[in-house]
Amino acid sequence: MSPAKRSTVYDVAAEAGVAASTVSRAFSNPRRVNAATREHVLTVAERLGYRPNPLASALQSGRTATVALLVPDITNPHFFGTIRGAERRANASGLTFILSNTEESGDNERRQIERLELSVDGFVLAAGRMSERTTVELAREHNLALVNRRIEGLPGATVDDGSGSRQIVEHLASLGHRSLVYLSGPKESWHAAERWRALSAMAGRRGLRATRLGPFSPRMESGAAAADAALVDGATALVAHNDLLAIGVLRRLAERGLDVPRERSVVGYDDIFGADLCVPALTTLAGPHEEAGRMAVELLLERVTRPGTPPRQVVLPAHLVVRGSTGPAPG
Amino acid sequence: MSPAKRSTVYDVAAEAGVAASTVSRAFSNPRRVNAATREHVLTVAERLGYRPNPLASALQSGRTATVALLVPDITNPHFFGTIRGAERRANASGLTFILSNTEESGDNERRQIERLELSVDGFVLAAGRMSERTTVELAREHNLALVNRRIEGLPGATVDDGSGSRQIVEHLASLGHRSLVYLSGPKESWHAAERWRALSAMAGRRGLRATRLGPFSPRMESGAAAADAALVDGATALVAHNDLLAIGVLRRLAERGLDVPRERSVVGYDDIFGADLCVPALTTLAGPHEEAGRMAVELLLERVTRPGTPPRQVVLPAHLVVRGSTGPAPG
DNA sequence: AGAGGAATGGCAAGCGATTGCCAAAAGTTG
DNA sequence: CAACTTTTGGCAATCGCTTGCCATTCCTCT
Repeated sequence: MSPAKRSTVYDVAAEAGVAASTVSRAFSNPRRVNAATREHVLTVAERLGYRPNPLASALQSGRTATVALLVPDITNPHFFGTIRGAERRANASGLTFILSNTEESGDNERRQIERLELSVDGFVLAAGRMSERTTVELAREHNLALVNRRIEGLPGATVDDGSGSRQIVEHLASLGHRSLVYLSGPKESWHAAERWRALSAMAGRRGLRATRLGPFSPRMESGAAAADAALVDGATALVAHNDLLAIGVLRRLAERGLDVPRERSVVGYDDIFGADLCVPALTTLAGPHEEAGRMAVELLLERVTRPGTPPRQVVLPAHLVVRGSTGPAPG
Repeated sequence: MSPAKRSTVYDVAAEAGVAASTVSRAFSNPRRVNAATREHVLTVAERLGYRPNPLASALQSGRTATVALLVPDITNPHFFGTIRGAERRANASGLTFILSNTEESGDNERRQIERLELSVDGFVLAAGRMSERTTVELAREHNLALVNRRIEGLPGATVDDGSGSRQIVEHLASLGHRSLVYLSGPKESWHAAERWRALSAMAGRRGLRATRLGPFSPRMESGAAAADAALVDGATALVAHNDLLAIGVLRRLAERGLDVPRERSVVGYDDIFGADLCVPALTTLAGPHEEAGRMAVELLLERVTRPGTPPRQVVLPAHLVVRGSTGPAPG
C-alpha cells in the first residue's frame, strides 16, 4: 500500500548526521541538546515527514500521553457534560482520550482499569461504582481522579450536592411544603447517599418530613414506578435522583391526572439538556458538570506531571434553577 | 510503589518451562501451540497474574485493538447516539475506544488521523468535514469507515436521508403546504447537501416551492437567525437542518408570537433526546444513529480482520415521527 | 518400512523509541 | 594556565512482545 515506509529516529539521525538519541532528545528533551543541533534535526525531521511512534515511546518510557474516562452509563445524558469537559481538556493538552462504559458495574470498572493500565497515564472515574476500599487500593497503583465522588486522599472534582440539596429544601420549604420524598438512585451511587444525607438533614432542620424511596434506576423509564411510589407516600414534593428520573416522574404524574406544580412539586438534579424543554419545565439543581470533567483531567495531569503533588479536591458550586415544576404546596 | 514487578512473557515462560514465543502464541495464536501446553501456560500465567502489554504487542505486530471515533462537535447531542453505538460495539469486541473532537474542522480531522495512525487499527469518521478527495486519499493509507456520509468505495453507514426528506415533503404536502424553506447546516456537511437535494427534488415533484437559507450553525442559538430569515421568505413550512436548530426556531417563533403549528409548521432531523419534550413536540426524522455508530465500527472491523473485504455501504432506514410541530397549512 | 507432511516448540532478530553512562568539548574560575 | 564544571552528543542496553525460520517429533499413507 504505502510505498514509502514511515521514517524513524534512525532515518532522521542518518540524514541529519547525528545519533538517534540526539533526534529523540531534540523532540522530547530539548534542553538536553544544543539549540542549533536541535533546529537542524527538526528541519530534517520535517523534511522526511518524521513523526514519533507513540507506541514505541510509551513502551520504553512508560508515558503514554493518554487518559481514560470511565463512565457507568454512556447512555445517560447526564454524563455528556463530563465527557465533553474531559475530552476537551485532554485534547487541549494533546492527550489521547479513551472513553469506556462500565455498564454500572464496579467489576467492569476494575477490569477496564486493569486492561488499560499500561495504555494510559491515568484514569478519571466518573461516578465510580467500586467500593471505597477497592478504589483506594487501586489508587495506590494507578493515577486516579474522581468525578462526583469524594474519597479521602484522592484527587477529584465534585459538584456541591450538599449545598445544592439544602437549596432544594429551602426552596420547597419557602413554598410551604411540609414533606418530601427522595426518589433515590442506585445504591452504590455516592451521590445518592450524599444527596439523601443532605436532604434529610436539612429537612429535619426546617421541620419537613423526608422519606427515601427506591433505589430506582436513574432513567426515564423508572419514572413511573418512582411516581407511583411517591404518591403512596403522599408527600407534596418529589425530589428525584436526577433529571431523567424527574422527567419520567412528570410524565407519570400527568398520566395519572395530577397537576404539576399545583398538586405536586418535582425537582431533579443535573439540569441536563431537555430539562427546560419539558412541560412544565423542570426545576433542577444545575451544576458545572463539564467543568467537573475538565477539572478532573486537570487534577490527573497535575499528579502525572508532578508526581508527589498532594491530591486536590475541588468542589464546584451548584445552584438551583427554578422552573415550572415547583410551586406552592397544595391546600 | 508496587514491589512486585509486573510479570512478562519471560517470567511465565521460565515458570512454565517453555520459551517466550510459546507463551506469546498461547495467547495470541492458540492453534499454533499444543492444547495441553497452552493449558499449562495459561494456568501459570493466571497464577503469576500475567497480562500482556498491549503497547509492546502493538509495537511489534502493528495491531492495536483500538479504534478511534472522530466527531466534528462533541457538544452536539446528535452525535451522542453515534458515540454510544460505536463505543458499545468496540467494547463488545474488547477494543479500546478513542474519542476525538475535531471542532468542525477538516484540518483538525486530518491532524488527528496523523497523530493517532499508529495507535489505532482504524478510524470512524462521523460527519467528516474533509473534502472527498482528501478523505479518499487518506483511505488509501488508513482504515476508515464513515458515518453519515457516502463516498464511493469507502465503507460506511448512513441514515437514509433521501427517503427521509421525501417523507417530510410528503407529510407537508399532505397537510396542504405549498412552500417550504430548508434551514441549512454547515456548507461542508454532506448531510446538508444531501437533504437539500432530496427536499428540493421532491418538492418539485409535488409542486411545492422550496427555498434554501443559510448556512446556519446547527445549534439552538442559531435558531433565532434561522427563524427570522424563514419568516422573511414567507414559506409556511420550516425544515431545519437538525433538531437543535429546529428547537431554536420553535423558541424564536414563540417569542415572535407565531403559533406553531397553526401559522407555521416546523420539522427537524435526528429525533434527539428532548425532541419530544419541547412544546409543541417536534416533528422530526428519526434515524437509528446509535445503530449507525455500531455499524460503522462493524464495517471497520470487517476490513481490519479480513483485509481485502470489499467496502460495504449500509443505509439505515429513517422514519418521520410526526408530533405537534406540524399541522395543516394556514388559510 | 520409508517418504512426505503436519504439528509443535525454540532461537533470535526485530518493532522504534528512551535513557544511563561515558567521553569529548567548551566554558569558568582563581 | 591549570583545575574544575557544564554542555553536548554518542553508545548500547532496554521496554515486552511477535514472528520468520529452523529443527524435532509425530502422523499418515502407500
